[in-house]
Amino acid sequence: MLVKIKHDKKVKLLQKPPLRSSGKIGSDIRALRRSRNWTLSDLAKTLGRSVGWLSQVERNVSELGLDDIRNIARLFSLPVTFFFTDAADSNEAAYIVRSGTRRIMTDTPKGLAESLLSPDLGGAFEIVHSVFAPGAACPEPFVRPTEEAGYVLEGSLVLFINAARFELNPGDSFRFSGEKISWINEGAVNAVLIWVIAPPVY
Amino acid sequence: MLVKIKHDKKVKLLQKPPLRSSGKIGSDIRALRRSRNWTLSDLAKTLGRSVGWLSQVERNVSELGLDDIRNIARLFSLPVTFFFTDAADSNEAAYIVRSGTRRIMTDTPKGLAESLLSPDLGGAFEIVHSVFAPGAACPEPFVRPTEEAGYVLEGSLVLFINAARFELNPGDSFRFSGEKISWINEGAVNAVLIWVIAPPVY
DNA sequence: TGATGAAAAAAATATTGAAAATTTCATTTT
DNA sequence: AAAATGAAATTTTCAATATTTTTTTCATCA
Repeated sequence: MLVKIKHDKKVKLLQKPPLRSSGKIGSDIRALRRSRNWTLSDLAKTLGRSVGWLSQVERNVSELGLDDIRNIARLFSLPVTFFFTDAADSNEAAYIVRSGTRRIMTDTPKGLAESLLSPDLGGAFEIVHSVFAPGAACPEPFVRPTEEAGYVLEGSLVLFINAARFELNPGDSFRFSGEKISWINEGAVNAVLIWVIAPPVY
Repeated sequence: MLVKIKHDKKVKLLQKPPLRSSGKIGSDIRALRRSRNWTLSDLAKTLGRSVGWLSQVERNVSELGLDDIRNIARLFSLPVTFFFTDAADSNEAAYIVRSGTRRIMTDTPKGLAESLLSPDLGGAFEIVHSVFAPGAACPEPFVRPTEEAGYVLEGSLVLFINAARFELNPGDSFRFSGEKISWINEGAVNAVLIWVIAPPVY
């Protein structure tokens, strides 16, 4: 991208490496906001902040306080830890998520524990590692404006697609789009799945 | 969709259930053609057939012969078996792929065995089950106009992203987009991955 | 200094006309 | 009769432009 330079001041600013708010919280917020189809103005209003401020925050130009982070986490039903990573190698972190360092997406643990397999938010789809505890169930059927697919790693999950019942076992996979979905783990052990959602909903 | 009815003949035709060429080969062909950005005319020419004929075939309005199927399979580097499924429950087949009945995508087995985890072609992304034999390697680095992600189920795979080397082990995941990629299984056992590609390339 | 609010810039969203692709179907071929 | 063609009719796609919305920038305020 070419940048038109007008003043010396701006030059200095642009030459500085972007101050990464420990991982790029701003970019995460932008992706989360976009996944909800909210505008800067929508989110700023909710947070009781100005549009200009949010614009700078999302571009990692200015830091935000812990209070704001907490508000945002709550707003998107994410644990605050979601926004903090301790990646050793930053080039690796751009592409790889190691088994032990996934970002946990589950706010209040309750039967379903989800963690992110993609290195960051954004992109055409989202890949999630999901653990369904025994007895866990989706409270009520849902429909999402997404295309979703999954693969069973362990255990067994019962998936209802438009009221049809399918029992999925390790190695089984599925895909649906715009269907009415619900699920339950009727087994005695965790059901572990890989779940792909396009576009991301987080 | 509303259908304007003009003649009695047409009414009868429309009321008939669509004659499924054992699984919907036509739809597969359409998806394959589209994934290559070919027009009906492009493919028809290659097959030495008329555009009108291909249009009917792709819409499952008319059958095609085994010769044509063979040509098409070869054209897309797929085994002929790819186009035939023996799904018991047709509603299930629309959503679920059972562990044992995946469609095999590998034409000439050679280190990498891929099979389709999605119930059919088409959609925003493709999910593939990939088995990399010990020693198997990608001949030369490639770049694809896609966003791709993966998850390691078993074994170990070395992935090069823009010349950076990453050794991936079970539970590790990755994602890239527009990078220069190559890979090799340096281990002594199969490396088994789930691979997601958007949009599909087949 | 952190944040605001309004002007400037950029991006997304419609509109439209033309071109390309697809479908339909009467006719020809086998 | 069934299979396949080719051309007309229809639909879709694409590019160019105007409009509106969203985002960025930055002078100024608390």
